[in-house]
Order: sequence, then C-alpha cells, then structure tokens
Amino acid sequence: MFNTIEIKDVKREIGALVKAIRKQRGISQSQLAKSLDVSRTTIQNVEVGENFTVDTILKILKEVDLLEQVHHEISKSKVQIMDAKSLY
Amino acid sequence: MFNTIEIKDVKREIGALVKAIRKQRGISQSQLAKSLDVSRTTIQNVEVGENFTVDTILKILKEVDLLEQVHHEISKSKVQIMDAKSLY
DNA sequence: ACATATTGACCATTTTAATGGTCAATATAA
DNA sequence: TTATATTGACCATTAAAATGGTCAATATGT
Repeated sequence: MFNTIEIKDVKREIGALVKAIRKQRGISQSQLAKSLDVSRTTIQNVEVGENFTVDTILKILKEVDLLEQVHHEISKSKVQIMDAKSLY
Repeated sequence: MFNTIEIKDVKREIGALVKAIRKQRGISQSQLAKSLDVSRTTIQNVEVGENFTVDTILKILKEVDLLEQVHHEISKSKVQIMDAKSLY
C-alpha cells in the first residue's frame, strides 16, 4: 500500500540509468571505465546499485554531457529555497 | 570565455543547496547530522564541497522529502534513453 | 557586557569505496 | 560449431570517506 521509495531503490535506478546509457552507446563496462579513468569494478558496482561516491556519478554525467544540466537544476533548487521565506 | 562546469563546481553547488535547506529549516549541522544518523563532519564536508557518497546525499534528500522526486526523474531519464534507438 | 551555541578547522582511527586481479558463466560474432 | 568479448562474482590491497573528538573563532541570544 505504502510503497515508499527507499535509498537503495534510488541507487538501483541510478545503476539502471547508467547501464542504459552505456548500452545505448554500445560500449562495454571496460571501455566506459577507461574513458572515465575509473576501474571496471566501480562501474559494475554503480550498475548494480552499490554505494559509490558523487565523484563517480558526476564523472559519468559529465561523460554524457549532463553535468551542466544537473548543475543548473541544483542551482535552481537552491535559489528557490533561499527565496522562500521560512514559515516559522 | 569557456566557463565549463567542472565536477568540483557541482559538488560546491550541492553543498550550497544542502546548507540552504538546513538554514531554511533553522537547524544546526549537529541537529541535521543526528537526524540523518551521520557525523557532523560529514555534513560539514558536504556543505563545503568535498567528495562524499550517494548514501549521504540521498539521506539528505529523503529528509527533505525529495527522494521520490529524484527517483522519478532518474526513472524518466532512463526510459527516455531506452526508448531512443541508437543512431548508429 | 556576558554566556551559550554554532561553525570551521583540524586530526587519529575506523569503515568502506576504489582498485586491480582472477575466473566461470554468458553473450556475441565468425 | 568454435573463437572471442563481455559480464558477474569474487578477493586482497589501497585510497579515501566517515567517524568522533578537540579547540579557536564567530555568531546568537540575554
């Protein structure tokens, strides 16, 4: 009834996204790892939803030209929050 | 001229967002850390733009009820990519 | 003014992500 | 089919994130 999203679910979804991006580009884990200067194990862990660092995911996002967009979204959220006066 | 966004810039922006959220809620680093079950040092490192894990940022996003939204955005991106046939 | 809370900056230790490696199972191509 | 590439699963080691602590500087409140 209350299927709330858990942290592990989001990590799995991130992993699925990374795998989808990789497959869409038709490259192997090894090739992606090399172009990001990380190990294949790191790519593998991301894809299966293990814990990983923001550096790793941001490297991936940069590789697929999503870094600017993500940066913009975060900045927008920040401004929204700073503009919103506290209700208390 | 080419002010491209770097990974460190995004981490700084995430840190600024976290700090803005915390300030908006009027709570201290210690209080936030306690409610997330992480150390104050971790919050501090996030806010200043050091490297950190996705677990940490997702805990924060869950605390501010942004986990479902983020999950949905990631899922949407994934579906888009999987639907888009390769150009090659 | 004062007392108190918060923050920024460290630092040693513990925990864990990242690495590089192997190998069997599976997928892909010839 | 056979050969080759890729993946998933491990595992020991290294690098680094997380922890818990202190303390001076700064902010906040009385």
